[in-house]
Amino acid sequence: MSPTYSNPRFQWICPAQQARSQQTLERLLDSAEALIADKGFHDVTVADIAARAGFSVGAVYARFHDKNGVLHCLQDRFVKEAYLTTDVVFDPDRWEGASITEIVSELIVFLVEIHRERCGVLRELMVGTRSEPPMIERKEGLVAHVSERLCALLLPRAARISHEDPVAAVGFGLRLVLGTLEQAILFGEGGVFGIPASDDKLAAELARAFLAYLGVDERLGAAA
Amino acid sequence: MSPTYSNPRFQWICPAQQARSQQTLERLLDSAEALIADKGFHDVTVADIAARAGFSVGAVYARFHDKNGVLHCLQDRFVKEAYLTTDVVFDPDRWEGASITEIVSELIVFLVEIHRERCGVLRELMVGTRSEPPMIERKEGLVAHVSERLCALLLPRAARISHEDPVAAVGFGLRLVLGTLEQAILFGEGGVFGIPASDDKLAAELARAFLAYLGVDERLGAAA
DNA sequence: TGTACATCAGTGAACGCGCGTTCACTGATGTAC
DNA sequence: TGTACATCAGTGAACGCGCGTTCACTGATGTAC
Repeated sequence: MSPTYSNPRFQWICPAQQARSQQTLERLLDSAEALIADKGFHDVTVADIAARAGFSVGAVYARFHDKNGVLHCLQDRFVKEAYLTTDVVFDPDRWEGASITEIVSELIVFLVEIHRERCGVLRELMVGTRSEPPMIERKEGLVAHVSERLCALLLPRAARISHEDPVAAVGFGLRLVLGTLEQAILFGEGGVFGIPASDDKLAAELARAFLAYLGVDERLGAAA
Repeated sequence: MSPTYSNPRFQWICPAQQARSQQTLERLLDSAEALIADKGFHDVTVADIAARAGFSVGAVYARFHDKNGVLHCLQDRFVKEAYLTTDVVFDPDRWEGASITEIVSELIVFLVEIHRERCGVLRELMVGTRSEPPMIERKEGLVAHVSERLCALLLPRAARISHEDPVAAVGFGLRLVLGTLEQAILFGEGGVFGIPASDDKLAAELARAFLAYLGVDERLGAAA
């Protein structure tokens, strides 16, 4: 009745009527995600997607309006997962008594891992998002949501933040981190100038930059 | 004999033999750049490129090995211009007596302007660079060069930098800035969450982040 | 200064292929009585 | 519990179109003597 990836505002999916077709949808998306991550959206054919999932081309068109619809649905699924994950990770109970530095450091380690793991899809979604307003909107919504939740954790500890506008600073800082990760991981397979070789070190430097930008100085006696 | 955009290591261009064909090459590149910036590489046809320059398709294939060759040459031209520009901008004589803050601030304003002006080409070059090793190499070379020249200006003033490894920090800081600009300007037409609306403010915050990351504290008494 | 020849520059119709999309059909699932 | 009918799910051969690429040709530029 209300399939997982339908979206009343846009018509990318033909709603599935039976449980079976819901499974088919999922299998097609899995197939598409794997192929697209590997070869890029443009180099994957509709026939490829169908074949890998064990169907014929027609099955794809029974679930998606067209090839682009597959990408839209992929983003939709990804974003939904990301929202859920965010709400778990940023649960205030998890962070009782933690310092800003601890929160930021761990969050960034997590972001680095996600980018590394889902590198392929993220890259294609980013490229595909360009000039597709609804996809841009959804992505921006997610970033805004993450930023809000991060603020909710950091602002109560804001006594230690010297930036005049902490809310804006958290948003901008998040963009610094995301922008760098996208450059470093999504578009630089194997060694990018200026980016530390290990993910640990990368996360550490990103955290350092984020904290320095906010003006947090609870760690290090090096500010003098 | 040695046309501007030939490159002995790769065979993207068929060397031009007469001055006339050199001009043709240039006109084709101009046409391609304008079209690609506007519609994206994939949505521009070889016929489009030829027509806008006032030629027929064959002329394109007389100068370039294939459609991809056009993109490679475009990057080559762009990178060459960027090298020259870098060497002018970073000329130590220009910066006699300037502080780190001044240098960084002005540089970043300049980077923001460039990204704004050449937004379209930069985006397509970035996307096209993915999975084209020679293009990646050239881009990385440019970033490394900029970083080096920046170091040459900043390190003599390093007494004020608290990061333990200033050379690495300049490189990473540059990536922070470039990554953010690419996200903000290339992929976000009209309003991106967390990014200041005005370019002035954007440049200011980027400079602030860069300086804070390096641990420069010559401005603001706010570190305490 | 003119003539003959070789090479280069550019034309544009025609080719061909890959791939997205369609559609008439078969089989499976559910509903009515 | 079985029969008849309607709807949904999936098949896969065939279509068609866009676009990159080729190639036989014309015209322009340069060189030799």
